[in-house]
Amino acid sequence: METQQPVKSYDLSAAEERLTQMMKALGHPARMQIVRYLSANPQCITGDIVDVLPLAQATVSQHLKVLRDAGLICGTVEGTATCYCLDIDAVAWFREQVSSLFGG
Amino acid sequence: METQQPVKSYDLSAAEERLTQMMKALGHPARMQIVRYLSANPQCITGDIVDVLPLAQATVSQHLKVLRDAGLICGTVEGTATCYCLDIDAVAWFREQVSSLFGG
DNA sequence: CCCCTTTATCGTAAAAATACGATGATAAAC
DNA sequence: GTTTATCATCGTATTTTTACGATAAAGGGG
Repeated sequence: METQQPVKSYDLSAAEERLTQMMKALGHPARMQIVRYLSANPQCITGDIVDVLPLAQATVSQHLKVLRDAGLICGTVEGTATCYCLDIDAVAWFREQVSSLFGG
Repeated sequence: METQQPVKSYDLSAAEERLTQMMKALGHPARMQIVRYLSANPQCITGDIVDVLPLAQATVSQHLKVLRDAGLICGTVEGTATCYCLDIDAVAWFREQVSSLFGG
């Protein structure tokens, strides 16, 4: 008995799928600005990010979740606040993948 | 008289906006597969790409347009077909940007 | 000229992403 | 215990993306 494949498979490796998810996460101006801000301001709080973005708090929180799900950032609860920072390992992995992408 | 700014500006530089558009273009499995295929098979035709993707021809053509608009690929008409290839300058630029991204 | 091949575009239906106010949840301050 | 501060999640409206069939456009082949 063969294992059933999904009807529409894009035939990407696990690494490629993860890379695609990261690309998608970074493919929105708000999230690009968030990672740029986190790069310049390591260890900052949700409210700080809300202050620099022209978006409501709920929307920023949603964008942060997308970046978290992509593994690009991690947030640790600090009392009543949440401290966010770039996941340096994930960022390093992302850069490596891009370097080797397109036959690099 | 001040120049009117858009109501919601994400305060990204032109380069960052271009980078974001490229990320978005690569943030879909079909398009990631297309660039991977083009990387392995330079100079191929639309039909070749249609053959390797689980999508209709119209949909693939649409995805190709997204990659063209992002500047990642370029297509030249060859008789009744269109020959696609990666834009190596754009790809190089993309890699450089990612290398220096996140304080690289 | 009439087909055939190849591809882009159009129109549109369905799905996903985006944005916001309202609400809840948790911890600190008083 | 009450209040305040901070943040995530819920519900939902709007917009965008995705996908497909149908159609048009354009270059050979007969």
